[in-house]
Amino acid sequence: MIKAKRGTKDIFKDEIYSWQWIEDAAKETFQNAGFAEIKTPIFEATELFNRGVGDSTDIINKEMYTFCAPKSDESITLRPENTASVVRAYIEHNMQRMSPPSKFWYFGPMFRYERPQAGRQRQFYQAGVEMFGVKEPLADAEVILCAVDFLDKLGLSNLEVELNSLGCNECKSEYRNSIKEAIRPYLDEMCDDCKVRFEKNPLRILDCKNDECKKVLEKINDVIYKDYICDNCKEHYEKLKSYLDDLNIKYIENKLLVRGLDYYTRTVFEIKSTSLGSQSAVCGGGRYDNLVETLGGMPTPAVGFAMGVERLCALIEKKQAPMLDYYIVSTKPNEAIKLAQKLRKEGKKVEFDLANKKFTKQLEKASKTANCALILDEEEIQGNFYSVKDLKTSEQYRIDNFKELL
RNA sequence: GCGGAUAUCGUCAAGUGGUUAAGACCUCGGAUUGUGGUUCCGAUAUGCGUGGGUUCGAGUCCCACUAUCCGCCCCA
Repeated sequence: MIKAKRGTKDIFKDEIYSWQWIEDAAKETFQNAGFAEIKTPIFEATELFNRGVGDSTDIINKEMYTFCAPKSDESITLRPENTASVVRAYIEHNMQRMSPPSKFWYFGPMFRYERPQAGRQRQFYQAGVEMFGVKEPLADAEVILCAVDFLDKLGLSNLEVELNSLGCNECKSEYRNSIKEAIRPYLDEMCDDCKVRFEKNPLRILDCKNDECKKVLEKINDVIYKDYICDNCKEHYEKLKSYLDDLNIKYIENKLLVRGLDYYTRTVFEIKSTSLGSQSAVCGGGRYDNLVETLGGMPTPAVGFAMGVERLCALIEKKQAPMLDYYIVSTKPNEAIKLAQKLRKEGKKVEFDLANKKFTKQLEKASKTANCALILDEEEIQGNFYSVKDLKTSEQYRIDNFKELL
């Protein structure tokens, strides 16, 4: 017996309707805001993610599905996220020459080799947007608005927007050094993970959940909460907050919000649900003003987010299969299939019996799956009519001359 | 990678070492030969995640493996 691999799953039956509904809502919300869909390949050159996502991240270090393409020694990786791919496409197709902003949305599977858990799969789906070419905080506000609108359309509540600014390259590294120097005397008291983070990515220590580490962080609170971001970054951040205030979008400022991907600069944000377990982040994003240049393009500011579709699916009200307009009840398959063909051409959702079931069984099936039954059997064919039975009200009426209709 | 729990039909489940593995839902068939959603009757696991072991006897006890779930880590 061959089974689906660990951390992957089949999405079908009732679940697929929730899925389709989410994808439809994403398409509508994002396209209404002027984002165009982009479908990038599921695999890319490994180098793209090494450079794009950052080599201090867990994603790069232990979670990528990397392999060699057949008959070559070229290293290929299943995409662990989509931002690097979209940036690659942006550069490759010379979209910098187009009038900014360039706005994209996407929906598709990503792959990370992690231990599966509630709301975490190895093949998981993300819906997200990326916007290129606008350095002003208005773009950050637009992107956050887009995320909030989408979640609102899904009917979700119990959500919290968390917001922080990491600063630009200069103040970010200054901040990093200050944190590093502040922590250095306490390094022995910290967990093994944090000792590694200290060397590779000190800012990640800020959201360590280890109690000992938290105690250390309290000791250096004054360093953490001191404003290290430069005047320009500060102005950017303040302006963003005022836009959000004007939009009446509530947010919580969280100095410890750092995010795991290396490419973020200035604005970072997360949207969390209080109704999920430990995998509570449904949306994460921010600004990445250096990434286009890092990947070989012209310096181009950019901002975006990604949402975890499995987590959204767990939060929304369950959806069901749409009802058929008609189920054709007939033991005359030749006539039934022709009637189905005609009605489907008119855009109706129509099914008929394919399993040679008895009349009553067909009607039973109709009552479960359709709004109306079309009754077309021996008697009707003789009399050149068929009957429409409304299965809610049990009202039944005749359509005459059905042979001419076909 | 680390810690904890679980594994009996498509789904939910009873089962506490002793005949033939309850029950419910779903599905299928019949009562109803052309009128459904209610009702009634019937069918459906030679099988209890996989492989070993203990025992006269194992779904039940032991060991290993695998998978799933929950948490850590990380992230969406």
